Amino acid sequence: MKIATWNVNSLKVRLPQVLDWLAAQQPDVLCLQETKLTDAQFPRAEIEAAGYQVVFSGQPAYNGVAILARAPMTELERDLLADDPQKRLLAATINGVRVVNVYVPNGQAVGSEKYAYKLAWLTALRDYLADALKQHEKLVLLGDFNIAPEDRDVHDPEGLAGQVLLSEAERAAFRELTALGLCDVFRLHHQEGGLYSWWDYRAFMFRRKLGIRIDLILASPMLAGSCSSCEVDVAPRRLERPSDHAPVWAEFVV
DNA sequence: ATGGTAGTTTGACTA
Repeated sequence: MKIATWNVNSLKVRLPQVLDWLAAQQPDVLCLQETKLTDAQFPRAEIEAAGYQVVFSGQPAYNGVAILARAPMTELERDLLADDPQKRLLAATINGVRVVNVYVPNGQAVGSEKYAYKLAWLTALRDYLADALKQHEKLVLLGDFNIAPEDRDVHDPEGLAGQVLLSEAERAAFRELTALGLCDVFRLHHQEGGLYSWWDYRAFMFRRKLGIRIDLILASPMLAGSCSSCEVDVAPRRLERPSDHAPVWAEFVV
């Protein structure tokens, strides 16, 4: 089972690239973040024509998540916090695997209101997963975490130390997820630094190879044990009008 | 120290 995540930064703009990527990579599941579309605007027909079923949770202009899958999706769940208009979580069960797609808040700057919202959201996510892991032995939590777990995930850990995406409180929140038994499967297969999933559009950061690894695939113990590979596909980041994120995928032998 | 770009949308905002 090949499961992928991609922050597309507007599905309206990136739909042709997504359809090309599905055809080239043939994932069983693709989780999207930052679709930036209302449910009424969602391009369901185009995705179904490509051979995928799709569920989505969106709002105007910001956020928005979707799951594309070759097999049927059941037990749909959306929204982590009650009465929150920000659409950032979508979960479904696919072939016995619980798939939890997240777009973690960016947090803007340490100490800001958005940063406090991010930490509160991550606390709610931990509680949500503690419960979900009791119900689902095979679970994958993936998406844009907006957290660089370790210094080797950052091009300039000294220069960016303590800033948003790297701050100790964010990393502590991430470790609370791994403490539940979730494993960052990319690190089962790659130990070196210099491997990133996001590059700022500004200052030629991609061509200068200056990025951060914030798009992650975490798996429950039973699933992590069957992870045969995990890769960042940088090819879409080289295209005209790219997303600022590259897709990340993992293969599980289930 | 700041601003650099891109996407929402047409003035800021978010990232």
